[in-house]
Amino acid sequence: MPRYNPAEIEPKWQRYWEENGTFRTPEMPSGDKLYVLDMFPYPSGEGLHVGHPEGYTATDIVARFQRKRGKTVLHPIGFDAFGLPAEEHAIRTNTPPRESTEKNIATFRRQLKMLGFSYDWDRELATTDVAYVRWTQWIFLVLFDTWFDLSQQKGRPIAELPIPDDVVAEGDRAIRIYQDEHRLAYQADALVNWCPALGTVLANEEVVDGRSEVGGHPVQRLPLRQWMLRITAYADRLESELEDLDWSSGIKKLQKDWIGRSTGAEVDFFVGPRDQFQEWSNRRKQTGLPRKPNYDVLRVYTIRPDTLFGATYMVIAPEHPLVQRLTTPEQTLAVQAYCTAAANKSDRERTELVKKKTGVFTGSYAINPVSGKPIPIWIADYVLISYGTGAIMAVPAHDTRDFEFAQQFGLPIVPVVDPGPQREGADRQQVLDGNSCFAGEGTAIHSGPYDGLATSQFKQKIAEQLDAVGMGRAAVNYKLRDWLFSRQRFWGEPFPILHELDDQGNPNGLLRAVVPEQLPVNLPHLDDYKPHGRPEPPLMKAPESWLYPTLDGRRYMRETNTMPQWAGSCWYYLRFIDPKNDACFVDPKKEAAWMPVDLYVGGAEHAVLHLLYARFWHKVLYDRGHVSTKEPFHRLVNQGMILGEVEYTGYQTEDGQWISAQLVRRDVDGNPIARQTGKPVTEVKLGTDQATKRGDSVVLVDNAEIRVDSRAHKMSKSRGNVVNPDAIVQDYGADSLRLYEMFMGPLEATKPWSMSGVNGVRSFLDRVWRLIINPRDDEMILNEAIQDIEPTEEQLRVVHRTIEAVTHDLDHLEFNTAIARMMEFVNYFTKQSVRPRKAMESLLVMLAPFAPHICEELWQILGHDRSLAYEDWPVFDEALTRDETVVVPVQVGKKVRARIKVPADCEREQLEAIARAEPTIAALLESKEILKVIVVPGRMVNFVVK
RNA sequence: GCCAGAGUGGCGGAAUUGGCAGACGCGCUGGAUUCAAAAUCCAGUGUCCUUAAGGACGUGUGGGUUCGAGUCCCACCUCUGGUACCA
Repeated sequence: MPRYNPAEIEPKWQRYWEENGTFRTPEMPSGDKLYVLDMFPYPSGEGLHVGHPEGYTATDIVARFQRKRGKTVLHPIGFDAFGLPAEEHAIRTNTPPRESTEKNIATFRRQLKMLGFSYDWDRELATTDVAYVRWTQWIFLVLFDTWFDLSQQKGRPIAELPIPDDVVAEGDRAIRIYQDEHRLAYQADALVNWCPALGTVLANEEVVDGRSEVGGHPVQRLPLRQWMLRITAYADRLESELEDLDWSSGIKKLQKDWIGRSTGAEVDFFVGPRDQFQEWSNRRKQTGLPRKPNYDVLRVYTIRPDTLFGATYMVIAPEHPLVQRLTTPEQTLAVQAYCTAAANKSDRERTELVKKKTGVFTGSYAINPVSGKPIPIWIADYVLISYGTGAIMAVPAHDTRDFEFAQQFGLPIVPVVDPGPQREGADRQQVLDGNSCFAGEGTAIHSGPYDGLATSQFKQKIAEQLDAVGMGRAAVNYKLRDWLFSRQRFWGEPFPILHELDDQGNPNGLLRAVVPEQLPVNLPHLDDYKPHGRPEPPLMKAPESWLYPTLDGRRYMRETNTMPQWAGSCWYYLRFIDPKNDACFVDPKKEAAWMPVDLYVGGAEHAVLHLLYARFWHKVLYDRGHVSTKEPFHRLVNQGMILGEVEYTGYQTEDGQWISAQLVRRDVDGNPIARQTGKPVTEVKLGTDQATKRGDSVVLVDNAEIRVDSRAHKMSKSRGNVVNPDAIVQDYGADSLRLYEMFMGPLEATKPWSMSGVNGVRSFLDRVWRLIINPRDDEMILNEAIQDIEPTEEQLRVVHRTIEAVTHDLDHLEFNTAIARMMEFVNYFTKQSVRPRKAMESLLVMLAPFAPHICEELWQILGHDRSLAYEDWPVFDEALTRDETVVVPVQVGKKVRARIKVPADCEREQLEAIARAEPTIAALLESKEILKVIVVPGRMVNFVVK
């Protein structure tokens, strides 16, 4: 079989690598190490998607490239296997989720092996492995055993938490509760989506418009006891320590914005009887600002304390603890109605109606601490209880939200910042008249002694002043919230926590951690997975023997919440370093040798949460001395999405007439309608022969008046444009799939799939094959052009230039251009009737990271008896990459008028002289005055003439 | 709204510091081979004008800097992704 047949050689080499342990990684690196990591997949029932191999091929190329350069490479893979779909499948079919999970993992494993990735399969793991869950639980216990020392900005053992004297005086129980309140893992009530009809708690993504995604049943918001992780304690470090990471600025910014650090001030507004304000403020001068606000004040957070004089009213969130206290009898009914309505709204409902602000007056007033004037206190749901203090001072002249609200309810608008005369965009007079809102910086007006100050100076001064009189202080806030870390689900890691029971068998509020030696806490056997119809977690159905253990003669109830899917993915990169260790989550010596991850590649959808959570866990482990690096992932790259093939879509009205695409728009549900009539139109999928490009638009071939849409869509089952890697491997081979995914364009770009593109790289591999094998022979023999002779000078130059370019491109993850250079190499040598063996071998070593199977096969046919996986990467001689002569363009005016052939190292003066001597140039220069001559040696000559 | 990224041939995309725009691939056209086709090989292929030689134009739009701009600056348009009142 002299023809290139991937179906035969790919399984052959996959077997070879497996049998010879080619990619088995040593326990410890020798020489330089490189840790190349993929974001491990969730093994869905759908199997691998063409999006997966994009990142996986990129990292595989890097791994194979660097092995040839002598690095010890750690390149593992595993499975993020807990998750909702498996549990849903279990409920439907009453089979344990572990069964379907293992089946799906088997499919993924087969598909990954079929693509020839050089993973060390001995290190494979799944987050659902009992031996893995054990250490996930162990890390949870570390979090449970840690408190955050603000002054040291560091997590420390709970035993070192200083206990205040008054707590000590209260006794042991009080001390334990005090400790529990300070742990990084703590309990709190949080709202869940309880669906009575389904009898289960739903995840946010399972709720659409306040109803269950499945069945459309109503969903209630219900407070439930939950586990929280105190990620907010690490907010500052999570932000500042991004600095040294080699991540794209976009991802860093995304994380920064998510953390959302802001600086401003907390200010107390007196809400007691008006005639007691003076007395109160005098008292504050003595006592200073209390740590927690008393009931006679409303504490607000603002990033613009400089606009304090413009605060004309206040707003508190409907959930604010002072709502009742501040509501006057006349307003009680209205306030109650408003707060109830707000409570029943889902988060999304609250934000969907952004256009119109709603609110209700409490009847009470607060005193503006700087002006002494009373201002009304309102309740409105545009103020969120979860941010800042849940209360704001409203400055309608300088905050768009407050401005909208003030207009809605006729509240006064007092400008206190002059945008200044040069400020464009903001109509100054409109702002000064209180008719327009200006949120920028400027100069203070109507602000008493502060008039004339610039915003930034004002901010600083007023913070000092408020502090001095005990009415406020500088403050920092974050958008980041603590991490809701429990789920009311079966298919997740159980918490290694026991609740102490009293004599009546009820939890008494005291907790006990399972000792590490007794981990893992395994999931119990359930007879069925159907919801039990109560909001409590499904593990409440567990057998008594599991649910109620007895320790030291005391009865406990196990924690029945389970951990979210994020848990397992927060530390898998550490376990890969030492996956079989049953004494420790990772051997510290190995950890120090392999960490950090040098290159981490995955989808942008994990840019915020997964990376933030993993970094948080890593920092806690670092503080507690379990890992050696502050950050886990040194370099991060997000691969772009792969879209389906480009599609042409035309539109027809109800009567079957074509309608031009620019006359079609989408309604709120995304359905196409005619722009003019608002009537629905039909999408018609067109073949490539039905549409053509006319100018800047694509039109029907039959009617150029009718424009059609031309674009690539996200791959989706419903659209039917999903490309299945199995089919590509069957029709073209794994090497072609790998090569095509890399040749499509830059790794980070979004790119449309194209079958003819796959065909194109396949014919490149066919050409590579014929370059070395004689296709006309029946036997597998070398092409007669392959000879054991030294390359000619020209051939040598092609070889060295290719090495230079491919090496450079791989160092920069520019795979598409590296492939283009190797194509040029092949095009050149295909035309050569003599092809020196050495040159061919260089090509195979360079191409092998991209298309490993065909290269191994050809390498073997060239007479080698060992895999080329560790063959040295070819080096180039710079002298051999340069031409002796170069062609340099000569411009007169703005036009290229001649090209001259000169020695590559031609000096400036000589180059100009040769250019002047060129007949066409000389003729052109004769009648002109030369103003300037620009000479760039090796590049160009330009005569600037009049 | 806001934030980020991107607009280059018929298509995917190339283009070190500003220095020959369109590498490489797809598609298309012509030729060789073939009884024919597929496959393969060779040549051509930005647009327009011209019989030709040659010329003009050309990197979303408009301006600017420069001897020189796809690349730098300003304004705008379009698309893609993300986000949702965070005081």
